[in-house]
Amino acid sequence: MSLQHAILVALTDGAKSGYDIAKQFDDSTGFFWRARHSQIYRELSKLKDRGWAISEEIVQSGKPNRILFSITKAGRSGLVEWSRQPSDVQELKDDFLVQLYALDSIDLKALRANIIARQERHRDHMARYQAKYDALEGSSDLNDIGRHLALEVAMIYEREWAEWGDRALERLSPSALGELAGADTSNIVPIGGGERR
Amino acid sequence: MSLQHAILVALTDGAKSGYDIAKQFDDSTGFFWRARHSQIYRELSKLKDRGWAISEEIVQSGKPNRILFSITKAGRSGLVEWSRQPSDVQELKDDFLVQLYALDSIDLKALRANIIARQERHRDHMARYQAKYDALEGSSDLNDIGRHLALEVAMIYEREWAEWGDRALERLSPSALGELAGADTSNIVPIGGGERR
DNA sequence: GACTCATATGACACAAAGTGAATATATATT
DNA sequence: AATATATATTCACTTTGTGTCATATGAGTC
Repeated sequence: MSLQHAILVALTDGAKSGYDIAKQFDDSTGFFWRARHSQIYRELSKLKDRGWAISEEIVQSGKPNRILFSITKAGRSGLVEWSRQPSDVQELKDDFLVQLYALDSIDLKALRANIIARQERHRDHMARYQAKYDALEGSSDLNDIGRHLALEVAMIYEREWAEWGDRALERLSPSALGELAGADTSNIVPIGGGERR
Repeated sequence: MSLQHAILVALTDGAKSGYDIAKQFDDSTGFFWRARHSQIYRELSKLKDRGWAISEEIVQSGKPNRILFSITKAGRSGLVEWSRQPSDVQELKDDFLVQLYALDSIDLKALRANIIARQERHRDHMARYQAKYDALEGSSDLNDIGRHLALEVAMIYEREWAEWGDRALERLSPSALGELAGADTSNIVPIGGGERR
């Protein structure tokens, strides 16, 4: 249901084509909601059916015509109504955390590499948010304040994951585990085999 | 694809029925991956078809028979293989953060109430994790170390969201916004109407 | 001259994920 | 007697998301 709302939000600052929205999703709004263009076009049709958006065709020569969607009065009411419903908090749902629940059944070496790779991605995201965050600093525009707050919590999320990774790598290092439980190579299982228990 | 792996993880410490797994999901493994029982039964069938689990029927009198699933050698390889793939980091995807991107199009009062409600849920989750976390403190068992680490990052997640909420409420308080931009009641839109712009 | 890239839209098939209800039966509790 | 709980599974359905194909063309690169 909410991709529709995310699209409506993208339309609040003016008419846009599906193409425009897809690009914006790769950039700002889409930090917190993502979709491929095929999904966006599908949902735009539904918004139109529902009366929450209207479209007008802009004739172009050379390129295919642009179809610009605008939010309607009903669409604006839909947004307000949406904001009045309590939103679900995002639950943690992560392969990686499930793996941490059964360390003796997985490849520990690969998990360590995975932590490092994930830290890198968290730091990349961090940098991306930081640039937008800094640009909004000090603004007193209501929308800017909201975006600033959203980016703040996103940055905390990335930073804390990255820092946690350092601690995890320490506690899962061969030496740390070796001191506790003796040399441990039991997790290296040859491909296609390795029944234990 | 990963519900299957989460189920396999649940099976690593012994044979279980679909019913058992559903209960365990409500408690521990399911902190980081959730599913209804109907989904679990469906995935158990697929695991069996795939040769990653086998089942045996335990005849009971009075109640329906229990069908116990056990992980196979191939299932264990599947887990190891899975841990060798880089896992996707969980991206932020949240209605609420999208709303923060368009504060001037939503009901700000409802948003404030929403923040408070969410803080409560974050604190509830926190308490749930804390109990499990404390119980694992100091253990040198490999699985316990992993679970401890998983709960640690989960607790950080909940704590940071809750604390961010305090700052957000301050910055979005009527007085804070009033000082910056003058009295602001533009977001109070009567139900069913309220076209602006 | 061939190639890729950016622009622009949309249909279609498919897989994954999630919900909700129906069907059984026995025991324990109120 | 009615209700809840524990046990166990299946099916129909919806939503969400991915990936690919098809169409069209101008601009820039090798």
